[in-house]
Amino acid sequence: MLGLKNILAERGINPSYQRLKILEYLLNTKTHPTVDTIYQDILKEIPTLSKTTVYNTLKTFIEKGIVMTLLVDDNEVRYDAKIEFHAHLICNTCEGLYDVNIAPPIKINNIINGHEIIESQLYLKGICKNCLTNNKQNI
Amino acid sequence: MLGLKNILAERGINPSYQRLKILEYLLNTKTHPTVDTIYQDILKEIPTLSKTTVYNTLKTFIEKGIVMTLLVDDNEVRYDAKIEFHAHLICNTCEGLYDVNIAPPIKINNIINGHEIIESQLYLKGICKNCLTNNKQNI
DNA sequence: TTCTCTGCAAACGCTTTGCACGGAT
DNA sequence: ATCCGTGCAAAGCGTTTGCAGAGAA
Repeated sequence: MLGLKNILAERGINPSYQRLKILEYLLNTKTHPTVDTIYQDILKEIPTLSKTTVYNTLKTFIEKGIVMTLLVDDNEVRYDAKIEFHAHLICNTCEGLYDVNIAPPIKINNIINGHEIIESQLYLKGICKNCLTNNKQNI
Repeated sequence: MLGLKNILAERGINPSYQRLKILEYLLNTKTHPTVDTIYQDILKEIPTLSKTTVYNTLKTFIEKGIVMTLLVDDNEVRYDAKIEFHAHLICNTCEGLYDVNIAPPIKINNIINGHEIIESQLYLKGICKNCLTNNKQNI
């Protein structure tokens, strides 16, 4: 838990129990959870947890740059701890959200068309590996 | 208006008056309008227009691939008529949404990491041209 | 004490749903 | 007569806000 406290301390965030648990959860969870998923899962460890606290904490983390929002088509917001650049694939068939490891298409701090780029997110839509395989089997 | 009717006919959409007006508006509007902006603007031409119709129409257009949704950070949904690939820059300072013309980072129909890519969207965050200029002037 | 964080409850606002009317074929 | 599109009204639901109590410094 020391590493977690450092992450928060570096950004000037007080390391409350709830914040540490939420950060730990985000770092360990690769499935791009929704607010409700985060809430339901951590509720098992902190039965008094309020969804408001999850919202508050996520808002703080985003402001401080620890976490980023992912925006899936049907207007569903998901969260991802910022580690390193990867694209996000939304599968048209199973509606799953997958990480795709490719090089960032745009370098940060670059100037493009006169605009300064600080961050980039690449969203891909298509058919995921699993659905492709299942389709072939059905034919 | 003939071209508009053809666009709808090609996708099997009946060319109702409302649908034609909404399509025309989307094709002429480069500012990535929200549902409410679309509704308010077209209301001037069609005073009886209902926001439900705007929602219905956009849903149809998205299903048929004429229009795509853009997802801005604060969970605000905006719409863009599909013309050709361009990235979207969200300015951290003025919160504006700008088009940036760059080459698509991923070719469609490619297989990447086993997934088939059908469509890609690149979101950039940074500081737009205007805000950069204004900042320099203030120093 | 003072300041911050948490969490309950209510409010809010965007979107969806149900349904009836009207127009077109 | 049937089908489809429109639009009003109400419901739904994720998120935000207000506020009081708990806890840390």
